[in-house]
Amino acid sequence: MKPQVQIRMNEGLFLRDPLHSELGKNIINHSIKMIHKIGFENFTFKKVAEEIGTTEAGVYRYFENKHKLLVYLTAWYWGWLEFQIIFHTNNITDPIIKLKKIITLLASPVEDDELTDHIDEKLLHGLIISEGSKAYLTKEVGDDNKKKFFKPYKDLCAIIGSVINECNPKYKYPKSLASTIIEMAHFQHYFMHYLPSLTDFGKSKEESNIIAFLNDLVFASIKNNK
Amino acid sequence: MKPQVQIRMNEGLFLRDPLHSELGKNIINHSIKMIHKIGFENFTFKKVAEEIGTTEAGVYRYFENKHKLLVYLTAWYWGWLEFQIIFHTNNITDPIIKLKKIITLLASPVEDDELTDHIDEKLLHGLIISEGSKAYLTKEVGDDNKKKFFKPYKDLCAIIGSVINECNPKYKYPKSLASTIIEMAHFQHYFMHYLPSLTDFGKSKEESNIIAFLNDLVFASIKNNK
DNA sequence: TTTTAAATGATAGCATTACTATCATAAATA
DNA sequence: TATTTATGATAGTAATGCTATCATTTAAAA
Repeated sequence: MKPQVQIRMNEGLFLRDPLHSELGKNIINHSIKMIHKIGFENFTFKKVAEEIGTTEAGVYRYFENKHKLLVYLTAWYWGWLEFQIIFHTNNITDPIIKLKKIITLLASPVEDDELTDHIDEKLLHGLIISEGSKAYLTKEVGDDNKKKFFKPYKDLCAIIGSVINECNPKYKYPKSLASTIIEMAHFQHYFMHYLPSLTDFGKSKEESNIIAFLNDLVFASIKNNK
Repeated sequence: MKPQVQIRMNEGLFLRDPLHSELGKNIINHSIKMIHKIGFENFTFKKVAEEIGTTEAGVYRYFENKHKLLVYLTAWYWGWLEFQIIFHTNNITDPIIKLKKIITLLASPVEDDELTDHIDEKLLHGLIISEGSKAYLTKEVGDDNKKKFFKPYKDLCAIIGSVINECNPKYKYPKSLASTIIEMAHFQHYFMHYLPSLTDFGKSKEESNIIAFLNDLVFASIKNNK
């Protein structure tokens, strides 16, 4: 039995804690698989219920609707990524090396994390790339924000922003640069695969190019305002 | 009667050309208004039909489904923006000034364009900011791309990429930087309004800050690799 | 160990969504 | 004037997005 890490989740995101029961974990796992496979628009509670061998009503007991489930998954992902970043940059003092590591963690293909049994991070990463923005690109963004549903995302952004600030306290846009890094780590990945002419990496399709691009972008900007 | 500009549209996007009839124009106009107001997820053909005073079937004669309509609106927007950029940078020879103008055009609040009677660009701009990415963040992205539905977006990106290339032919990521500018012009705007802690402009909420940020980002990167 | 509570399964139902089809009529075109 | 073509009116159907009820199984408290 390996040590397990759990991400603390906002209780407003679920009706019943999915990680406290087998059925709940099944819902999470199969939802990730299914959304990844057929896309969020085509995903329904009925379909995932059938896949699991429970009923639609069974899924509704855990999540109010599929939007909440998506927000849950994104929140979990950002929380997990924050943990990954803190874990992997813990011993690094130089903020520049730290920021480079963060960029690598953001843009690298994710390996399944042994510390969390219940979630396939690799699949989840793919899901967040193509569906993640839909969590906040809704009319409910204000309400959801009030309920702190996006706190993990904002926390992550704040952490990255503070590392940028450490690199160069005079740089004027640490938070916007941080959100740019996060979004572009994902969007460039998506573009590279599905709309390659929007990137310079269409042929190789390798994440290392995105990391190089982001490093170039970020450190040129930070240095520039010294 | 002022001269009118029309954006050439991919015929695969509609069943019947909406700009060739009053009903069609009504569908476009009221769809923009309604999606802007209630969000794409809550928008239905039935609702917009009732608003216009036609029937659901009437709207379906113009567009296959609401996804196609969204792709149509985004394609129109990018086509229109390309025209704006070509129009407003026509006489500029210095690529640096040109690129600055492009960034300003991308990130500024849009004024309603007198050259197009039939579409409210200001509303459409707001719609594209919050719903635009949903046009390509779907499982159909590959099919839609094959049908050239995203050509206007890609063309715009190519134009900006070539201006970046003119500024510094040695810069390695002109296309990725171009798509970054385009996406961030919109995302930073969205964040500034709805998730302000993801930006450095939460208090003022002024687009000029986004323009300054993007200029800083872009020209630092371009200069850096000279 | 009993008793009680909590979670699940099974089934039903209902309003809305996302369409497709048909037929009559009005408007535009040949 | 004949004939396409576009619109209006109405119906219908499968899927979606839920809510509700009741029996049963499982787990926790007494």
